[in-house]
Amino acid sequence: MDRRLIIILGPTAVGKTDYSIREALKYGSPVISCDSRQIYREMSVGTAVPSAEQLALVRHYFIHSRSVTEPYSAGRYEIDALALIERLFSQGHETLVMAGGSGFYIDALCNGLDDFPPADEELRAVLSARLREEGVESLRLELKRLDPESYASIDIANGQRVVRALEVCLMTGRPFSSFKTSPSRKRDFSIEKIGLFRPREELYGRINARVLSMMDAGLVDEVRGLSRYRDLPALQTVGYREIFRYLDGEIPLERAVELIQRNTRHYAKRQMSYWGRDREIRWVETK
RNA sequence: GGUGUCAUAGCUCAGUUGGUAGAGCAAAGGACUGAAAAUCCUUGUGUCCCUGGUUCGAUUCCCGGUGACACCA
Repeated sequence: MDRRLIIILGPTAVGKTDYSIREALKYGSPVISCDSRQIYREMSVGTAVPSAEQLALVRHYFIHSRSVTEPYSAGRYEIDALALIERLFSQGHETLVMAGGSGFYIDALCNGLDDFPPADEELRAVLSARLREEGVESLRLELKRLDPESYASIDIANGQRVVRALEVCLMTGRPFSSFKTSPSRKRDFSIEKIGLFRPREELYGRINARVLSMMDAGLVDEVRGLSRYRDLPALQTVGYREIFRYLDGEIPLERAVELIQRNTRHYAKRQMSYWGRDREIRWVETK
């Protein structure tokens, strides 16, 4: 029996939701969401989750399934999604549909992450504070001492990466680089990646329009209600950060809207860049 | 109609005592192994409004034109 996972990916606002629902109906599959923000139940307007009608049409997994207060990650997603996929296959599905824009999560699912230990929240907080106060340089030097190989291979200008590598070294007493050894894992189902794309101008037009409709749908109220969570990783999200700045009185609302539109365009560009060299993706222009 | 000011990157502008130009924003390209809608790196794209003059050389100085703005009629 051929078990197959179809993954529908593409930049934000390209039309993944509609496309994935059509595919799911075609195969009698649910939609397995692969989206690092739609997974949070406190966030809806700003993350463009599927509408109630769409959710009623096809069963969706991983939408609104976690709280912003629980730390979530690509590694966690790999475990959760793999377990779900196994269960659905064992229930008789032959073809499953996955859809989402989080490239790193998709990679974690398809290839698996190496056996790095998950983040240690406390240690990470300490290192992040040091990053803020002392700058990357100090952390970088420490990494150079503990793990010269990582120092030479990771992006040492990227504070987040340096913190992560150092975190693993300090937690385990082993160099970060020593965990980066396993070959990518084999999955016992075939994977088919479909990448949706549109001409850039058209995509940007859709992004700009969608931001305006989020405003109409009450983005400001949603963000206001999440104020107490604003420092959590989940809230470091396009659409939320800019509205927090508006609520702080730092920028006018029109400026916040412009910034959300621009930052969403930048995000879409980063997504395209992420998938740029993945030869497994079959690109399809959405109409 | 007259006088004056201005005209340089997609936008706002700086600058060149004459040797074909650079900032901010916007934009483009890229990286990515448990924060990934995060984080980080790289890149200046140009008939310097147009015609003519002076000059070895004009985006720069001069004449004229066009356009915008201001003031005076």
